[in-house]
Amino acid sequence: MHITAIKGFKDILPDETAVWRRVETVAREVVGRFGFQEIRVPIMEKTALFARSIGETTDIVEKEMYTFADRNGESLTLRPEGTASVLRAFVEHALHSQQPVCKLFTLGPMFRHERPQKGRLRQFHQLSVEALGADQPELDAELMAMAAMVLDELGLRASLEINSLGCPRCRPAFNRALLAFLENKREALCDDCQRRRLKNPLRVLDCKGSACQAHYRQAPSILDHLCPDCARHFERVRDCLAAMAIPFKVNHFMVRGLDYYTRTTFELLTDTLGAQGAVGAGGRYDGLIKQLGGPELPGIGFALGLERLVLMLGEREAEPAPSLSGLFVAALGEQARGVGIGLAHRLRGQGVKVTTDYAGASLKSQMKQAGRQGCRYVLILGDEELAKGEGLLRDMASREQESFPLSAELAVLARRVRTAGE
RNA sequence: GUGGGCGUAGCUCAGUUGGUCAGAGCGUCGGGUUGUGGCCCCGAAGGUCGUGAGUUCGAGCCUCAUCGCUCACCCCA
Repeated sequence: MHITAIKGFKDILPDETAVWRRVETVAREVVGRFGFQEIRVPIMEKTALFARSIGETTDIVEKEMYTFADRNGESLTLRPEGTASVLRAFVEHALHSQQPVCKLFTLGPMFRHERPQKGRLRQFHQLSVEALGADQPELDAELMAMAAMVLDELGLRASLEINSLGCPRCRPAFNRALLAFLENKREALCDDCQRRRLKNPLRVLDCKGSACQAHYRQAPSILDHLCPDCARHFERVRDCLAAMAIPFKVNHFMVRGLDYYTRTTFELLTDTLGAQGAVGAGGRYDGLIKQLGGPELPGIGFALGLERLVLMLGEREAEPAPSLSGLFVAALGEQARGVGIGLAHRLRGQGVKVTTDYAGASLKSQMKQAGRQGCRYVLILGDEELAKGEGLLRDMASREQESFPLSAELAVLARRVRTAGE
């Protein structure tokens, strides 16, 4: 075993796929309940799409993208998030012309070249949800409620924090106020904040350093600088959340790592994932569709981190073993195996799960395999049985066995195996 | 990119100040039952102790390098 998986890329082994399926199933079901339709988009796009939408100066674009030159020299990138691709498809296929609000979700792998740690991989999976074409605050609240409902139906808890980042009308004033505030604190700030101050002042507020945090306590709040429209929008969002009895906390320090956000942003946080607090996050991006060459339509979306959900789920008790099901054909000898493989094939054709041994193992060994596989029945085919045109059908749960004529209607056996364990 | 921790059997891990130290449990395979699973009993296979140098009479253990994993910083789902 010399070749291993790429750093930060993980195999999801058979033991784990059941949990994953559960997460995916619940996610699809809940989101569908809110009227979202699935869209599947490529995992690779032209690099410019991400650079333009996520923001040239974000960490993601600056240093975390898997970018390659295609054979013809074109720069391609493995998607670091889902929104850009979905919006590209939305614009490309003019989906806005089909209905007033286009509600889409997609589910799949994303790629970011970061240093892996708990709850953070280079290939990770997200449920990405977008609602395009409406700017009503009710929609914002509903999306948060939907994210919370996915968690809830998985039996998980997370706290909701919300903020408003304003719009192109009110943001500049806040930026000026913030810069002015930072100007006379300049000496006291950490190196990172020095950098952020010049690059993207908003991000300063997100600093985890306690020294910086102390200073920012007096920093101007974006919420005090919202224009009337944004302020009204945000207030309505809060009212709607209250109406749905969704608990939330306003965190005016919350800043997102992608440049395209406007107005409402939110995060679903947990303290059970090590340093990775966010299981889900999103926000409104009202200028983005136009920026990508589409119509001037508002939009809002969020993503849930699937491995983070799986991780949270894994911290609780494992699910009980599934009940016995299916049939194992235990054939003894070459002739019997020939009969067995034919039988197995016909039974599978009737919807029965059938497994068998290929190595000519002893009956004992085959019984063991059947037991390990959780088979409900074993059909034993040996010389004695074959001579009589029968098989010996053993019920692994009751340990009772009876001879079963091979000439009988297979449907009878199929039905019996299929309904066992239900 | 920066820092900490860890690399011994397929898995989880013991290995005392360097001197039978190559081990246990689980798993796998076989036997106990010449054709009957789970439980139990017995046995077996399986490891260049991540890799490479060095120190030493002697290194799983010490030193250095290197690779990998992991956690954290940064950032994010």
